[in-house]
Amino acid sequence: MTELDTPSQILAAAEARFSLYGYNKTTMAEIAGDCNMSAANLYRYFENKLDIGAALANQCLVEKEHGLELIITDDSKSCAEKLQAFILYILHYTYHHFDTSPKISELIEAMTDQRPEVMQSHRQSKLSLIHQLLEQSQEIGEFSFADIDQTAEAINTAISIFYLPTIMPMFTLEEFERKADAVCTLLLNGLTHSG
Amino acid sequence: MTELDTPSQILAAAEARFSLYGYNKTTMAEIAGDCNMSAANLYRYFENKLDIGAALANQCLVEKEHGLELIITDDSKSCAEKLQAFILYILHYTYHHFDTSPKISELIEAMTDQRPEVMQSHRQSKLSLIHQLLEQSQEIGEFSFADIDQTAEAINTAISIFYLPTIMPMFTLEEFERKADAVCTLLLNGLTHSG
DNA sequence: ATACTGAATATTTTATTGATTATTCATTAT
DNA sequence: ATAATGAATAATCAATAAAATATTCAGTAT
Repeated sequence: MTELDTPSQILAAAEARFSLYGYNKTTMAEIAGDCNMSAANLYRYFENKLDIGAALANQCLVEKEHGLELIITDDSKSCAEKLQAFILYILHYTYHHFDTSPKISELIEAMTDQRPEVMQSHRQSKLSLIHQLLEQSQEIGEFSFADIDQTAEAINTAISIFYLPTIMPMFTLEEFERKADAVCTLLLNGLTHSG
Repeated sequence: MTELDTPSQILAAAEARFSLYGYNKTTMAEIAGDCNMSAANLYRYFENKLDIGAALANQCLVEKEHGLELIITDDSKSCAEKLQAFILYILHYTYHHFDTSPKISELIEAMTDQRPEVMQSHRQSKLSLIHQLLEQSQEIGEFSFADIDQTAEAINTAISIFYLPTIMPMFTLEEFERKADAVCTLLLNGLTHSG
């Protein structure tokens, strides 16, 4: 067990509190208490509470991106399979978080309206993963399309409801899965030459 | 200028108030006052305020559906053109309403969380218009697809961000238009035989 | 009977206050 | 200098009271 520097210690304490009691209900004093320091001292390392949240949210989103990256770089899958897995991963991640860990959703929600850049950057990462997939498909000639940037944006847009936590209460997971499947089929139809 | 029956008179007064001051800030007493009757009398014609709102929201959504129907039944357009016009109409409608008439958005918002059936039925109407378009395309052989229901659902899902008022603040109209265009191109790619 | 009303009640909003919490800062410890 | 603190201030939240509003109903007018 390696020593943690102060910022990491703070983040660890905050993460524990946030995931147990939620972002809004944990106080700076509590985080500081867990680190055996005063609340004032937290401000030496983070500008404010929101920044602590942003650091953690970012960490969480980076993990998600990593999961998606594994799919994109999994050489045992065809590009079509990758796209499908990609979409389902996003859907399940969003749904699961909303459904079973409302505490993390609370953090994401706070970021969505108080730190939109964080979410924006994640959206950007997803876009670039899709772009990567399209590049691969070009190399092996699996998909065909005119404009790679436009196509990546189209896919990203078409699947965007699957990463909006707000939408999750509108349908059951099964309904979403059917929708995801339908969209995926149609997208692949557009990407795959039937020539 | 033809005479209005009492329910229509009430709806007209309510519509004027709602679009000028918003759903939440207009009172039953005010609506009644505009109709020269007591608030109590409104309840002879509508169960409650929400029902008045629902009637108007419905009217508004039906108008929108009518606009969409005109596009779908416009014989001067190819199915591809119809799909594009359909998507752009929805986008502009949603964006415009959110942007320039927040009062109506307020009504829609109230319906979304207190009368979800109203919105659900509108979603259904859009789905069936898409279905209709797909049928047409089948007849003239413009598009080709395996499962019409699945395809209609896929299209409806892929374009769904364009009718979510909540999403509108996230991008400018120009950005949305680019996205709509990209999605449309990709969908058409999937629907049109390149044979 | 049908259309309506005023007054009574129930529900929802709004305003006010007090308490909690975030943030700053002057100061202390190492 | 760097790390930390306690106490002061500012911003936010929660509880409550007050006011406004929705809804009901017993009763009046036609």
